[in-house]
Amino acid sequence: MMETNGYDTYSCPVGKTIELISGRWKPIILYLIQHGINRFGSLQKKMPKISRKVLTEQLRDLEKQGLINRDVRVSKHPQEVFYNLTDTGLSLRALIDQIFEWGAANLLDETSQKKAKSLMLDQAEE
Amino acid sequence: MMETNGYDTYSCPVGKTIELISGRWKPIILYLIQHGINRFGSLQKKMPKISRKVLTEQLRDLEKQGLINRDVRVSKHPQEVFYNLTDTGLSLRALIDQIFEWGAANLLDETSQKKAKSLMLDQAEE
DNA sequence: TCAATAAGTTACCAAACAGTAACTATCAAC
DNA sequence: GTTGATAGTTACTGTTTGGTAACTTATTGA
Repeated sequence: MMETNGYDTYSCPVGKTIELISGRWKPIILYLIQHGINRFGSLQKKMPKISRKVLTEQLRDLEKQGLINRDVRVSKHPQEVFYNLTDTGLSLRALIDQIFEWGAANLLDETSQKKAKSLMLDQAEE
Repeated sequence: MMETNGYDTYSCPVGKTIELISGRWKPIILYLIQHGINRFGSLQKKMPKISRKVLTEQLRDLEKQGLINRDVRVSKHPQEVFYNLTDTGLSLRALIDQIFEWGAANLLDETSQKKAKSLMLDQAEE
């Protein structure tokens, strides 16, 4: 019987993956970016309850984790910053969709399901 | 263009689902319980780094969330407590497996992959 | 009667995380 | 040269989470 030093969060792929999308806002941010809401300001507008500080932190985290790119265009009037998903980010998004499906099926009452659906984006909108 | 009050974590099925398996140890606990490690003491042995306090808290959470049942057998010598997955818990486990797959494929180097695989359980063991 | 085992509980402390509000930098238009 | 927009940063504060260590309850077996 193999001797191990046991399970712990930080050696577990599940723990690590969940870390990527913890920080509370990250799944939503990834979702919005994928759907063309990819500026700091427009992200803020879609998530009125997040503070600039936390939004910055989360975006920096996602960048460090290799899930998004930060693309600054200085050439323009006020500097513009665009975010977009990396390949890893995109593949994680697919996983998040599965999590969404499970949650929608198992956790939400009907009213909430409608509300959630009403927030789904088909393509970029401002 | 529909007016909404925006996205936030607590109305999002993804956020709610992630909450279920946050608390750091919960995915591991669910995994172990499913594989027959279903006593307080044997769970502790498999996770040497969790404290009794936190283990108790996590188990109570999982119970409240309807993912596990707590089953006390007083008839025996010292009281025995068994935990097992509910149907919801089982279906969540399937989701966690998908998270595991993604994490193993995208996050771990080879050595860690081997370590993770070495911890996988096929059936109950002590 | 005393120690051991199972499964906790309690009080206390430290670190991590999140929120508020004020401040910064850059450029363009007026 | 002041205002306004974009995209932040910083200092401070409060809440949540997790960790340690000592204590608890119930029962069995020596």
